[in-house]
Amino acid sequence: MREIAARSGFAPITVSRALSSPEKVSKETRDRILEVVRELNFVPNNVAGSMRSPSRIIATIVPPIINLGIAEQVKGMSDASQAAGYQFLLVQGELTGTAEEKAIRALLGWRPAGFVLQAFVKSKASRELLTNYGAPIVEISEIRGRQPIDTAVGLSNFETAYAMTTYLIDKGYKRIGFVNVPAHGNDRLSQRGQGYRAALADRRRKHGPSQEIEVPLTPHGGTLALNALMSRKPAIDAIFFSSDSLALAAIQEAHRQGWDVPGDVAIAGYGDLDFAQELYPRLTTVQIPRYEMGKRAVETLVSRIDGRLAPGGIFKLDFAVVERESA
Amino acid sequence: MREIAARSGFAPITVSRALSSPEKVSKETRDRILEVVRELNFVPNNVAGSMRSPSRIIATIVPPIINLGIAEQVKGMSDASQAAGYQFLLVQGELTGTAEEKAIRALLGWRPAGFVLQAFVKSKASRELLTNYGAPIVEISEIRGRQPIDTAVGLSNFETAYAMTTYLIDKGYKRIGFVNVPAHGNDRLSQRGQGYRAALADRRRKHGPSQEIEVPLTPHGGTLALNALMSRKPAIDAIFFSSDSLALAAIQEAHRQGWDVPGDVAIAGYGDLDFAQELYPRLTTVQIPRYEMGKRAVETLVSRIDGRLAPGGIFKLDFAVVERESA
DNA sequence: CTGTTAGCGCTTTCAG
DNA sequence: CTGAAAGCGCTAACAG
Repeated sequence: MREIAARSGFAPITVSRALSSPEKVSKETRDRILEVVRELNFVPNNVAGSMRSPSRIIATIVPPIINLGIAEQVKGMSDASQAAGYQFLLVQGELTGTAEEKAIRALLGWRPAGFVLQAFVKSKASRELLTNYGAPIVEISEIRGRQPIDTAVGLSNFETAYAMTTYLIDKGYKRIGFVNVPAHGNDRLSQRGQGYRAALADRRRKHGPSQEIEVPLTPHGGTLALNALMSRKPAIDAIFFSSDSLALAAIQEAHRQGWDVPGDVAIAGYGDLDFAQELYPRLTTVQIPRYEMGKRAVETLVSRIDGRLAPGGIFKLDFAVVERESA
Repeated sequence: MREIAARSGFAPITVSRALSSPEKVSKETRDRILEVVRELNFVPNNVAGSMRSPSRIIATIVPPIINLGIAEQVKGMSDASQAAGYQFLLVQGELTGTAEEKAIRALLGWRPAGFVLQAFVKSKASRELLTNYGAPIVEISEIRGRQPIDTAVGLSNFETAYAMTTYLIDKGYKRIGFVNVPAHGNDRLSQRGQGYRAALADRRRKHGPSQEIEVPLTPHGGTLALNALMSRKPAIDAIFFSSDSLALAAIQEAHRQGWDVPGDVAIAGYGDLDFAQELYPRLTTVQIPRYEMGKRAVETLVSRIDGRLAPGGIFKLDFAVVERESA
């Protein structure tokens, strides 16, 4: 930058202004400086810039099980940060115990302007670390029941699961099973189970452990779950899977076993991943606006950073039960 | 850091040493300093640190079509960077035209220690920008034909497609179709087409445009491709899809149409995504070590950064044709 | 609208 | 093994 200054005949601070706040500099000066910048192919050093003025970095932690849904979300976040002129510092890892704290420390080292986290921060130490740091935080998360550290964007997994279960009841299914995946202390997943159970209870349907099973979040988990639940007595006639990946495999397994879907067993998923409408039969599922969620999270964070938004907000996104052929 | 120094009775530089090169400080001093660090919950400012010594940031650009394969790769990269003590600055976007250059500039502003790029850099301006900057670069890419800017980790898409096509010929399929997706100037994809054609030519099989089709990389593209190719004359008895996502949808569409797989038409995929072995019939596909690729890329980059590795290397990873039921 | 001065928080260099 | 001085490249604050 000193060199640009020398070559253009202005002071370094004028170069700085021409680049970061062009409106504070006369047109002629700006043009001359930008010309030299282009000539030298100069890229300003953000590291140095971030020493005095706040850094334009958004820090984020992404869960280790990257499925298509999370990928969509990251895309939304990335697009929104680019639009707002922020860069994206990413750590992938489970927000659990000391790993959570370690990840947060690593990110804090870069003095980011804000955080987007994929779930509510659990450990006390981590919460303290973040609140002491003072930057805005948007949590993309289950919005039922808990108070965000700062701001939350998300939806109620309870409601989504409740809605799907009610849909299945209204369709006339008598005995509805539910397949969950290990919650890893993440309450989105347990909220889905609770929504399912609450819907059955409200409609006075029987339910109990014999209608539920927990399997790993892999396609193979879906295969296991279907076989396990189909052997239960009395017979289950519909199964709600808490992920489309599981439902995908379950539909395949049904073909293999010669079971008709939805005739012998109806299958519903969660997420509306891109393949859902191409399955045979097409998958009935809960549509979650993942991309939108990521985008909104970053936009909300930027408003917080700019001071255009007060903390404490909880922004709820819409979802939909998408009726297709499988249930 | 000044405060730590004051409280512990040492000079700031000693605190710095206790944190970054503990071996240069006596045990008693170190213990005392670390005690105060913990007490104050101090997180060193990497931004400041990166002004004098090289930053521990790895910059990366991820393609906009984030599928499961790319997600696996990002996971591999992230794990390896964490292990090596680097942070991950991520831009999502197509490496095309001016967007490529813009993304690279944004990353350069952070003076990263190195780059991991998902394909060979195309525009001359971008290549210059990167070579002038001087940091090591690992390209995860098609390794056939082109010279990396610095170092490459990847495999030959030509060879993988050649291998799968040969496998299908050896299985006795007579007329083998191929489904590609728009290459976006990305030669991985065009290499797959070339490998397919070369295998047919080497075995003296007829081939021509009537056996090929290009569709968008979405599940729906698979549905379209299957129907289009099945209506071609003479009849096609096997189809090689250049992505598992396409093959997934094609298998579903075959069920819908009542076509037996592989009896009426064999279906092969590319990628061995997690659902491949749960499909009905299980998908024959090309297994690519995506996670490994990401991990190796970062490990290789770190070796380059540390000077343990000279530039110019091309590291080839293994692949496998996985025989299952669909072809 | 442009310039001077000082300083962000750390680490390199050179001395003790 | 520890410390003093200087400076990384930029921008806030305060002139002019």
